[in-house]
Order: sequence, then C-alpha cells, then structure tokens
Amino acid sequence: MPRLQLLKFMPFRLNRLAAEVSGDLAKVYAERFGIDIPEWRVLATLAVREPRSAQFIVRCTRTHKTRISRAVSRLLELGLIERAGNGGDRRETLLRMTEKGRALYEEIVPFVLERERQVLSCLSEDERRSFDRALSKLEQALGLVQDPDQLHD
Amino acid sequence: MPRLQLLKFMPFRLNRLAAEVSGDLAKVYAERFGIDIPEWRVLATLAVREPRSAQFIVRCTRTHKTRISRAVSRLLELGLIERAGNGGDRRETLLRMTEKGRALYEEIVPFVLERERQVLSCLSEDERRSFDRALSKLEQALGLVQDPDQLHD
DNA sequence: CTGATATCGTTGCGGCTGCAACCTTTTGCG
DNA sequence: CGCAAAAGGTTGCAGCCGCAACGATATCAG
Repeated sequence: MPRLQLLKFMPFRLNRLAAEVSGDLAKVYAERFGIDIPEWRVLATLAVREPRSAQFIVRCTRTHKTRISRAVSRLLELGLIERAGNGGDRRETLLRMTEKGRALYEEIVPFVLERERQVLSCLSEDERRSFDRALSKLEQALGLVQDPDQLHD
Repeated sequence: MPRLQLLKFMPFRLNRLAAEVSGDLAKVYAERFGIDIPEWRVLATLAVREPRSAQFIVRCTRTHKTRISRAVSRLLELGLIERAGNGGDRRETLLRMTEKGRALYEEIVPFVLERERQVLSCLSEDERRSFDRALSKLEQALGLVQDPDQLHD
C-alpha cells in the first residue's frame, strides 16, 4: 500500500548514516580535543596547504560562510591558527596554523583515521573500492567536487 | 606531508553528500508542501502502518525524541495527523494520519521518488546494487537497523 | 501493597545555524 | 575616471536542536 519505504529511501539512509558517523566523531573532537566540526574542517583544510583564505575553505568544504567565519574566530582565540596577511586582495585574510594548531591537528589525525578504518572494516576490499567509486560518482554528479582553480595547488 | 585528506575522508564525504541530498529535499518539503524533515519522517513512518506511537517513530528513524515531539505537535496543529488513543499503555499516544495528511503524503511521494531516481541515475544498475549493499552493511555494523519488534508488521 | 526504577512524552533553556543585511574592497563597464 | 555590481568576511536575529529535568504511568522486587 505505501508507495515509499522510508527505511529504504536513499536520502534518509544517507542522512542517518552520516549523522551516526559524524556524531561519533564530533564527540571525539569535542570531548577529547575541545573543538567542533567546523573548526576541525578549517584545520584539516589548512593542513593540506597554507596559507588559505576563509573563502577557499568555504568552497572546498561546502560549509556555510558564517560557520567558517565563526570557526575561524574561535580558532584565532584559541591560538590554533593565525592571520597571515592577504594575497594582494585586501578583502581576504589568509590563514595558517600556529605550531600549537598543527600539534593539535597531528594529535587528532590518528584517532579519526582509526575511526574511519573501524567503520569501513565491515566491507571487503572490493566493496570498499566500489563504495568509494559510487560516492565519487555521486559527488561528481551533484557538483560537490572542488573547482579546478581550487586544485592548482 | 598531510596525513589526512579531508576531501577523501569518508565521514566528511558522507556528511557532505547527505547534506546536499537532504538539503535539496528539505526545500521541496518546505516550499512546496509546508513541512520540514522531522515532520516528513513522521508522515512517512505512519504511511507504512498505523497507528504508531511517537516512541516507535523515534526508534525507527533514529531521530531525537524532542524533534519528533515537536514535529507531532505541529502536524496535529496542521490537522495532518490525529491522536488515536493508546494501546493499553496510558503513557503513550498512538498517532495516525488524517485524510488530509494522507493526501499530502501521497502528493509528496512522487516528487521525492523522482528526486531519488535522479540522484542515483549517475550509477549503473550494478553500481546501485553494490552501493545499496554497502550501505546496508554499514547500517548493520553501526546498529542502525530497526529492532525485530519494530518489524513484526 | 509499596517503594525503586524505567519508559513515554513534553518543555525550559542555552547553543548552534542559516538568512539577510551590512561594510569594505575589487572588478567590470561605459 | 566613475559608478554599478560582485566578492570576502562579519554580525544581528530568529529558528531549530539537543540536553536535562520534569510529570505521568508502568514494571518489578521484596
């Protein structure tokens, strides 16, 4: 009779799965390291290459600019990142991690990689590859992939 | 140098993908039908079988009980669901859709199924099966699957 | 029966979030 | 040059959310 089974509805399933995985990680970030998810995203983005503008982090992580703005404010207060002038455009401020920030980042990474490994351990190597590939296709189709100009290093 | 690539980090990717898919759907629910996601979940759960208690919807959808409580209040105000006594336990209140509620639900379903189809259209039949299977395994491993007693009918 | 404990559901409250508006600087166009 | 439009970033505000506490009912042990 019902023409839709919520429990088999892909958007719902994705949402529930993501909430579960991210929720657990958020507790790790908060309880053990004192930061939240937006703040983690800023650190993780700067860890790839510094310095970066807030706007770059916004595009790269597809996070709302006010969330990033507030995360940056808090990380500055905590002394985990610092401003690094601007790249010729006085509207933007480039950001980079402080030593303290990088130390915290390096401390967090093993925890979250281990957690990722645990979650994916229920899949075989083949299944992981297929899953990864399907996610990539979905990301591509939904336009979630970063622009080329975000990639040129 | 960086030991973690945020853009390849599964929790982040799942979260971004789920946010994108659910965000689009939430706009459909809101702009076109005047309800939000928690309210949609209540309707979609009751559509499978009525009557159900709020607590059943909480367990079934893994949504916080205050969100369900508020969604139920609003759906009652809107006349989309109604109370249907209790099943011998006076703590709980059973809920069912009104005619108006079911009509709205039947109107929403084609839209969201079409949207689901569009999103998944970037995958081949095989890829969809693999993806579905991987999601099921992850759900199972994370304990997201409904209890047996939620299944008996 | 009776008190301890657990469950269903609601609500006050503090915190986070997105929207819109804003300031500043830059870009584009005539 | 000069003005309109756009982009980087911040902030006020209103709304949503989860936590914790609560009232009511049910269950269980003694």
